[in-house]
Amino acid sequence: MLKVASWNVNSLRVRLEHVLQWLDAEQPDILALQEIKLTDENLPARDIEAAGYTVLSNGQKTYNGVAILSRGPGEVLATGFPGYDDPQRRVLCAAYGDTAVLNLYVPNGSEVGSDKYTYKLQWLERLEAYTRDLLKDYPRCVLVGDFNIAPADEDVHDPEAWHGKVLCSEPERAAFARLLDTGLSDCFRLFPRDEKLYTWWDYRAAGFRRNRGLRIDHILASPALRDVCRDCRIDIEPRRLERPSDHAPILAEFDL
DNA sequence: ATGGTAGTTCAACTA
Repeated sequence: MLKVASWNVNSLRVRLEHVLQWLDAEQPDILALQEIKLTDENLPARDIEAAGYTVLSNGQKTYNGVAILSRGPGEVLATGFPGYDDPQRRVLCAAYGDTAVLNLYVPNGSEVGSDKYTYKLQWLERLEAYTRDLLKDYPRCVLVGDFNIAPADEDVHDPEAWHGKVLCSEPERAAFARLLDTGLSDCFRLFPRDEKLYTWWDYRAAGFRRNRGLRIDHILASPALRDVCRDCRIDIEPRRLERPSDHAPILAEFDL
């Protein structure tokens, strides 16, 4: 069994205890983290190792930064997209045996029509191209992370209020659909749901208390992994903790 | 077209 998880922790320094607690409870093989907001030198490597994990990272001070914690050793394949020079540390691709894990912190986009929104759409084009190449080399492949896209209205607490807004706009959803067109499956949607479930709730206006959320964190699996995906769920418990991240972890299990 | 909160860093930016 391969258990893969993803969590935007919004500062690993602040959330370290939550992460260690969660690793102990869930024991995933892989935990991809986004928005660690730490440089590689400042990672709490000893705490992570004491928990029984090794870490690969593409860190950055103040903003962004991604890392992958794993039970077994991995090998870095990429820390960005080939030919796309980007000072923002949002990508970490690593191989664990014959399985590739692509950890992503997709740009937020700020506001439809803004420079940041243009950057987001361009970034997503690069991601699609890189994903096509990766799938050729690694039939067993997962894309995980904070995609900052709610793929459909069923992923949004109030679709009317969010209609056309950043995270939900048609161009973003089209980019997400093109990513799935490379052959990937949204693991969460492999299983029927009777209620809307979310991975992110705005800190403002009591978003979590009122369950005003969006499903913007995803685990996308290549055909070989999708065929053996036996579960995918969102764990909202860490969002209830004192001083939580604004995101909840998502995890998937594969029969391998 | 603004506010609400949080993290980093210390006035402002990002989300």
